[in-house]
Amino acid sequence: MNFSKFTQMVRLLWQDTCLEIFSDHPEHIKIKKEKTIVKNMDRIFKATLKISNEKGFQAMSMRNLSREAGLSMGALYAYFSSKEDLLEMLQRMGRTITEQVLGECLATDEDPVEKLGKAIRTHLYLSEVLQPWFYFAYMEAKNLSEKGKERAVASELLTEKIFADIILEGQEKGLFVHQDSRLLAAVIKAMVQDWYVKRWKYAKRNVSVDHYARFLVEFVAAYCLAREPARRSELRGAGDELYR
Amino acid sequence: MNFSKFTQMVRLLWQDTCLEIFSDHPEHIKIKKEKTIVKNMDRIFKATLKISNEKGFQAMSMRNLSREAGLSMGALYAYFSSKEDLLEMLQRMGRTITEQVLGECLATDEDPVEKLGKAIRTHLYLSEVLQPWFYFAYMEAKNLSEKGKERAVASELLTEKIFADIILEGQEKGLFVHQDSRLLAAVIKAMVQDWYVKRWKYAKRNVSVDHYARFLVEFVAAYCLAREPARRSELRGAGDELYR
DNA sequence: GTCTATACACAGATAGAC
DNA sequence: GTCTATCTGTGTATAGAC
Repeated sequence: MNFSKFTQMVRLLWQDTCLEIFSDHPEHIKIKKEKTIVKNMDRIFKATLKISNEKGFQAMSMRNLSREAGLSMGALYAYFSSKEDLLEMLQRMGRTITEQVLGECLATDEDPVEKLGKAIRTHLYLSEVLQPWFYFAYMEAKNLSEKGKERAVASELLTEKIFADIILEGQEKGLFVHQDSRLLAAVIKAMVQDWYVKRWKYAKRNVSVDHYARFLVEFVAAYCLAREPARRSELRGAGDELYR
Repeated sequence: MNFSKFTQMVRLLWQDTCLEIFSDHPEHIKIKKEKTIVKNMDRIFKATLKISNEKGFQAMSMRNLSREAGLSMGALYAYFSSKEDLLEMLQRMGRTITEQVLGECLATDEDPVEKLGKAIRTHLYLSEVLQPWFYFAYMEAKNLSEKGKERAVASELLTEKIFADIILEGQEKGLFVHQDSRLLAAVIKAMVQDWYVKRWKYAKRNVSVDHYARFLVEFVAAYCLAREPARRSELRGAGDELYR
């Protein structure tokens, strides 16, 4: 599967999930036609992402949203019952898709070395296709309800665990040098997140998602696969004091 | 200088800067006593950081702030002229301190290997002492005015450049393997940022700032100093396609 | 299904007493 | 220097026409 096929797959999933999430809200059975639902939910979500990613979800007024989505305020409230409800629906959108994609893509039993590369690439590809959503989820996490926050944290830890497990497996099979797998997984996740949080920076520098993926994989591999070279221990010794 | 001395130094700088920033606002010459100014500015800043980091700056009302800071709304407006003004002052606080600390700490001409380690540690130490501010600056960047955003981006690029320059120097002196220095600098910054953005995670795992610093330095060093081992090229070849 | 018009709560900001 | 009381705009949400 190349990047363009991957993109298509995710876009279809997005539409299905629009419908699925709307259908789970029994209070809004006013709208009947599936086509209308998908069309408007999509508009609303896209507009929300656009405005929120510019100035934040709290700063987005319903009047803003109404204009950007091309629907009146009255119409908007046929699709969700409150601004908070909209936020939760949108969060759920991305989570549902993410879980589905990662579940499908990583359920193979390859060699840990390849698996780690594939996990990094899959995460990056997904966050590339759904960049606005990933950015949104990252920046608006603290505006969520208590339950929403819990789910966001759980999701963070879950994807981190995917990396950690692969690293552990590599260590057990004697392929990777023995290191703190959880800490390594944490910084891998941090670097993946940087891809969608600082998208503007990489875009300006013409760094493609494949380029970034290749770099990350090599960077991580150097640490996992390398034997300890001469000056490493010297550097490590300098870790406890700021000045020597 | 160890971490506790470093902390003391930054705390003093913080108080000086409170006064300095207040004095630059000529409209507020009502308050005369320096002690009062520092005491209240400090309260206001701390309260702003506390509330904003919980639910966002936009979501913080002046009534919230008034309660948390222990000052009436009327009193608050003796220290700044608008909510936006408060935001800009607070942004400037951290920027001023950051520039001062990084300028002092990195103006040495050591060996690039040591320098890179020191740069990473200094950044981490500073973001550890001023964690609430760094988190705030990171999360609220998009609420800033146009000028404020420009300054934030400039600051991001400046600290990134500090890393990039050291890496370049190491490459030129033949100490580091030749790689994309800018991309490496970008991900180093991403990992440093993760330290203060996901503080909750590392705190729960009992990872100290020194532990994290040591890990980062080793991780980066493995990439900069290592010769290419056997399986690296294999991994890199896998970069263009998601599935092979 | 979608619109316009409106209710009513709460935001930021200030005036003037103490 | 700090407080209380109040002004005025804007926010979310809804009612009812079409």
